[in-house]
Formats: sequence, C-alpha cells, structure tokens
Amino acid sequence: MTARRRLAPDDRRREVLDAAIRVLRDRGPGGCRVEDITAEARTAKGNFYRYFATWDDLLVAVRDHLLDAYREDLAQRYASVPQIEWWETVDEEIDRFIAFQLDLGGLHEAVFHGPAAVERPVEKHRSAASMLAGLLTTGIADGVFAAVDIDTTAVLLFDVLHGAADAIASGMDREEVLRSARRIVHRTLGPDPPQRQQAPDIAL
Amino acid sequence: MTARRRLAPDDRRREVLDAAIRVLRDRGPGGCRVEDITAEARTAKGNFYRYFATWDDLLVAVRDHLLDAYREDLAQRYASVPQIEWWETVDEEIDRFIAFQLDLGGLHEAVFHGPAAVERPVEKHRSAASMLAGLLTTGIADGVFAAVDIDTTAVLLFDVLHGAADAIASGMDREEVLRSARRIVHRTLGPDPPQRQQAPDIAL
Amino acid sequence: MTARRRLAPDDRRREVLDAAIRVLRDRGPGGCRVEDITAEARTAKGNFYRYFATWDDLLVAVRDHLLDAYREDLAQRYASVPQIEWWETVDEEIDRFIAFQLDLGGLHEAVFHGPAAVERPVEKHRSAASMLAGLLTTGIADGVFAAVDIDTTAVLLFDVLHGAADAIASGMDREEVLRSARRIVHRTLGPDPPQRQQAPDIAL
Amino acid sequence: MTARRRLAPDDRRREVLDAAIRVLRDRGPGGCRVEDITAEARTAKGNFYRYFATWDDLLVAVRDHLLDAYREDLAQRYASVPQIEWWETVDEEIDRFIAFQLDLGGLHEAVFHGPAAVERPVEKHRSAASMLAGLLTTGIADGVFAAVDIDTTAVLLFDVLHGAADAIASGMDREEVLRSARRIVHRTLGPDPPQRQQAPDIAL
DNA sequence: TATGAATGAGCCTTCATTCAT
DNA sequence: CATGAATGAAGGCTCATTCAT
Repeated sequence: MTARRRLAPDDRRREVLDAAIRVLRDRGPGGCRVEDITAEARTAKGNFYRYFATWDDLLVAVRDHLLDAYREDLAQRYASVPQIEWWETVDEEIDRFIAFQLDLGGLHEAVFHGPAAVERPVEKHRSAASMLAGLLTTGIADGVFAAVDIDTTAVLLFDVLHGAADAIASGMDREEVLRSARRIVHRTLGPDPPQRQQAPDIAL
Repeated sequence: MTARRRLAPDDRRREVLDAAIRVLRDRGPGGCRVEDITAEARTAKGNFYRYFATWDDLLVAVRDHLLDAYREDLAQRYASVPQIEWWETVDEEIDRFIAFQLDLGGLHEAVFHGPAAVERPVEKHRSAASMLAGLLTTGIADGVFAAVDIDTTAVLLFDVLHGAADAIASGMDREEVLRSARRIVHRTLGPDPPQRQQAPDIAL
Repeated sequence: MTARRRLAPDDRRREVLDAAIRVLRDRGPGGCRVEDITAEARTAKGNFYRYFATWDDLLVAVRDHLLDAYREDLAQRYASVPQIEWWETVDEEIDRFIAFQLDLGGLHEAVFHGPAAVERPVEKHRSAASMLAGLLTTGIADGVFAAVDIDTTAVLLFDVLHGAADAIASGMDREEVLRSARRIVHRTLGPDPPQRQQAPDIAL
Repeated sequence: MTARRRLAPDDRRREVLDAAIRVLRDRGPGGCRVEDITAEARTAKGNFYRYFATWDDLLVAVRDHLLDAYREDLAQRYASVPQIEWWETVDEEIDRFIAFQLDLGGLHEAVFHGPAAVERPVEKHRSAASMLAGLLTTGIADGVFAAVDIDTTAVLLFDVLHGAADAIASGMDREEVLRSARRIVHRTLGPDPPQRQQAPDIAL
C-alpha cells in the first residue's frame, strides 16, 4: 500500500468490521475471504487478526454489532414516547424489522447460519427475539396484548418476520407478504375471539 | 481393502444417500466430507461421484428426498380420510412437522442453508410451504379456515413451525413452544374475532 | 447395453482400436478417457483391458496401426511402378504425407507426444523416417538424389513434413507452406550446385 | 517445518520458476506435480499459487522465460557485430540452437507439447521460428540467402533443428545429425543451382 | 466372455492462520 | 504496529484399473 495509515486500534477495528459488513452484505459468505475484507478495509491481511482471533469471531462480532445497533435504535425510538400507540407500533416495527433483514442481504446467511452461528449462538440478551419479548412484556402489561407466553411467542413471531424477509427476498410480492405477516402478528397478540371453536365444529 | 460389495446402482445410490443423511444429521455440515459419507456407506470415495456429480448435488438430493418423503407421508395420511377434523388435524400436523424438523438435527443447516441451498433453491412444488398451502387451500374451501392469502401465509406459518423446532433444539421447553406455535396457527387461521379491532381502537 | 454383441476377438479389438482413432482424432488426448473409447466402440469399459493391457498400450497400438497402414499404402503405390518419376514422386509424397498428418488431428499429439511416446518410442522399422529412408536409398541408388547421409537426412526431412502439417494446422497458408516444404526437400536432395560456396564468399 | 524464508515476490517467483525448470528438465512432465516443484524450490505447496494461477500458467511462464532468454542471448550476440559472416553464423547458430534444445531435456515435451501448449500456443513474437525469420530477413536483404518465403521457411527450418535435437537425444550420432542439418539449411538458403532439373530427367 | 460397478491413489486448488521483516 | 509473504492442512474431483456377477 502507498502509505501506512496509523489509526487508533478501536478505529481500525471498526473499519475492518464495517468493511466486513459491506463485503458480506454484497457477496454473501461464499466468495468472501479474510483478504477480501482487509482489502475492502484498505489494510493488511495480517491486521485482521489483531482485532479478531478467528474468522468466526469476526462473524460473531458482526452479528452482535448489528443486533446491538438494532436494539439501540429500537430503544431510541421509544425512549421518549410517553404513551405507545401499540397497534400502530406493531405494524411499524414489523415493517422496519423486515426492511432491516432485507437490507442485510448475504450477511444474513453468513452470520445467522453457518458454522459460526451453530457453534456460537446469539447470547440471549442480544437476540432479536429478546427485543420482541421486551415489547410483548410491556404490551401485555399495558393490557393491550393477549397474555401469551412471552418467550416462546417472541421467538416464533420473530421467525415470522424473519421468514417474511426471506420470502420477499426470494421474489414474493412484498406487500402481500407484509400483509400476511401483520395479520399473523395481530391475530396472535389480539384479544381472544369469543366463539373461536364453534364455527369449525359446525362446519364439519 | 475390504471385499467389494457390488450392488445395483439404485441400491448403492440409496445407500450413499442414507449414509449422507445419517452423517449429516449427526455431525452437521461442518466436519462432513465426501469421504466421511462414503466411509459410512462402506464404499470407496470415488464411488460417490458415480451417483452425485458434485457435493452440492448430494445436498440437493438429500433435501429433495426428505421433502418428497414427507410429502408422500402426508398424502398417505389423508388419502383415505373422508372427512377431516380440521382443528385436530392442525395440531397433529404441527406436532408432526416439528418432530420431523427436530429429527433432522444438523441436516437442516446443511441442506436448507449454506451455498447449496442458496444457489439451488427448493423447487416450489417440493417445498414444505407448498404442502402447507395445499392444506390451507382445502381448509379454506371447506369453510373452516379464514380466507387468508394462501401462499404467503403458508410460507410464514411454515417459518413458525421451523422456528419452533429450532427453539426446542436450542433448549426451550418443548411443550411451551408447541403451545405457542399452535396458538399462532389457530389464531391465524381461525375466524375473525367479531370485536377484535375495538379494544385497540379505543386504546388509541 | 441392449444386447451383447459377440464378436471374434480380433474384430472386437479392431472395433475398439478404430473407436480410439476416431475419438482421439476428434477430441485429442485431453478429454478422452477409456470410457469414451469403449462408449464409441459400443462395448463395455472392462472390455478395453481384454485387448490393451494399459492405456499407453492402446496409444502405442494406435500409433503402430497408423504407421503400418501408411507404410503399406506406400508400398502399394510403388509395387507395380516399373520406373519412378522421382521428382514428381517426391512432390506427390510430400503432399500426401502432409495431408495424412493433417488428417490425424488431435491424434498426433496423443500418440506422437505425451508419456506414451516418450517412454515407448516408435520402433525403428515402423517410423515414418525409415520409410523416407527407404525412398532415399532407392533414389540415391538410381543416381537421382545426391548422396546424402540417409538415416539422418530422412529423419530431418520427415521433421520438415511434420512441421509443415503443424504449420498448416496452426493457420499458415497451405500452399505457401507446401511450396516451402517442397523447396527444402528438392534442394536437399538435388545435385550439388557447382559454385555453391562462391557467391556467399563474394557477397561478404 | 523448516524456517521460513521470506523473499521479495520477484525473487521467490524466480526461485519457483527455476525450480520448475530444473525439475521439468530432469524428470519431464510426467512425475512432476506442483508439490515436486515447491519441494525443489524449498517452499510450501500453497506458495506456488501466489505466483502462478494454475499449473498451465507455470508451464507457459517457463516456456516464455526460456524463449525470451534465448532471444535476448541471440540479440546480444549480434548487437555489436558490424558485418556478419553469414555462412559461419548459420553453422554456429545451428549448433547453438540444437545444443539449447538438447539441454532442455524433458522440458521440451512439457512446455512445447501437452495441453498447455495446445491451448495456449506461443505468441508469435516469442517463437523460435520468428527469431529465425529475423535472421532470414536480414540475410536475404544482404543478398546472401536465396529469396525464400521467409515465414514458412523459418518455421520449417526450425523444425529441422528441433528434429535434429530429438534425433540426437534418441541416440543418433551427434556429428552425423549436425552435418545433415547443416546441409539442409545450407542448401535451402543457398543460391539456385544452375541446372537443377536436368540431371534427374536424364537419369530416368 | 462381457459387463459395468467399485476401487483408491493422485492431484490441483483454496484459504485461514502464522510470523519474519 | 503494520505488512504481506509463507505455511500446510483440507477437500473436491478424476480416472486408469480391477473384479464380482
């Protein structure tokens, strides 16, 4: 390289991390090697290992960074809201999360699947599901959401959103998918339907 | 060298496929090479390539085999049923599908994620979602399920089931998860709650 | 295959040999495996080894077959000719040999180069050069050709013809090449120019 | 692991290239794998690919290196010669070129034949024939050589020299071969013999 | 005898990781 | 600290050759 760019360690680490995010997002996990990332970060290959002990560590770091950023963003959004408009919020957050997922592109496969993801699962407090669980807790406490089992429902609704993004990415109509996703969430969190079991019984 | 075991091509292919399923299930995609599979199948490495042109082809074959088997199984179950007890069926199939997923173990990551899955997506007619769509179509036609958008809802409910299996695999309580999964499906497919939108409306 | 075709061993061997010639000619040594040849010969792979101990043996057999055929052809041509028109004959044979070489296509590289050729050189009595040597011997005896060293000249003139075919194959103008080849041969075998050494001396 | 030897890329590349030349020369293309070369170069196998994208690229590099070296050498020899003694020069260059070829040993087959040679032919400006063509051009311009067709004659005379080396390598007497080769070249480039066509006519 | 399934050594190529400078 | 050359374990794939049926 032309000239050494001396940076504070944290800045350099951040540059590498950002480069990794860009490269992973664009090219996906395949065709993305350590060298691709350091090249994108305009630093030397060996430098990578100054900041990340192994390749998997990078992946974990990327994942955690994204999740933390998302969580922080979420917190920001509701930090100053005195009274949440729950159902509006739900739709808004659904859209937002799906948009976020779509934006991840190839990154998603890289950090949420593959060996790194399997061997080093997201810590609970970081997971998207736990964010959702937070929302559910408050919403239920506010008496707006039905009293579902929070942890499991959060996980499963998260899967719905996640799957919605995949569906859109794979070519399904965005609005259709969004509509169905919203429907599932609304139905799941809405109040119990009074006569739910009867109509079917009759139908049979 | 052990004695040669000469088999009809179909049988040998099947043996290799079965070996692959076992190995993949137990060890996951990492730590599973062509040689591991042929060793498990008690045949020579080179023989692998008589039956599968590339490693990815094997993965696709495994995936298709599993999906086809599941679909066939499903068809079998309802082939002779004159009158479906829809809500019972729903619960039963939910349990069954989740059990199936859990049983896949490391196989799931191997064949539904990773390069092979990305570059060679499941053909539509084979996908689990399309099976679900079939069920939805009939259920809606029978007037039991709400008139949801079939394709997208099928995909998203599939994600719920899939996520449920993951959740259980990752240590969450099986019954808890199952209950929430059932709840989401029931709510999604159940009749519109007459007053559903009111409480929120008032809340706003 | 549909039905076993039982052939006399010699016929079968010949079929395989012919198939090899066709395949080698068309595809060259790369991309030509034992199986390609047996497929072309419409027989089973294992049958190959009934007639040729190794792959290299096939190559040698092909080479010898071609050379023998050429030699026989040559003999035929002059068997009944009472009086050879030497210089016409020279030109005719030059053309013929080059045409033969060109016709070999990929075969040439396969059988006259490569490991087989290196480790198992053509036996002297079979070589094209030895045919040429025969011609030279007679021509010199007839007092038509200059008294060159027969063995070495034959080899080198053979290289000229061989090179001429290569040149044409690689895109040079056929007539141009033929003319130069003829010129070299004529000059080499023609009578000593009386004043040969003087002009250059003067020129310097 | 032996101690790491860190070299400037150009130096290392050169070491690998030289090692390749040695190994290829001694053992020929068969029985020479990437690992043999890196072993000879006292470096790790993987390092090979820092300098040569593929095996064939190495072969091409070796070939070009040899041809360039020879050409440079040739140029050097005549850079400072004011007046060329053409016929002496011819004999000298014949000897030299044949010696060069002989020295190549197994290298010749490796780089001038085989898949690499077929798929990536020598660029024209590098070929030995083009060097010869240069010589012919000047010699003809000087009025010393007969006005032959330069390109084709160069190619064919090159084949003579090349064949001469092969002949010597295969056991023919060196001096005999050289004498005949010289004769062919002299005759080809010498002045037209006055009565060339008559003697034969009479002889018949 | 004919068939084609089975064998396994061989080989190129990739790339995370290390470390001399 | 930064650099990028060096390392070497993997691992996919080929194909001549063997041999059970």
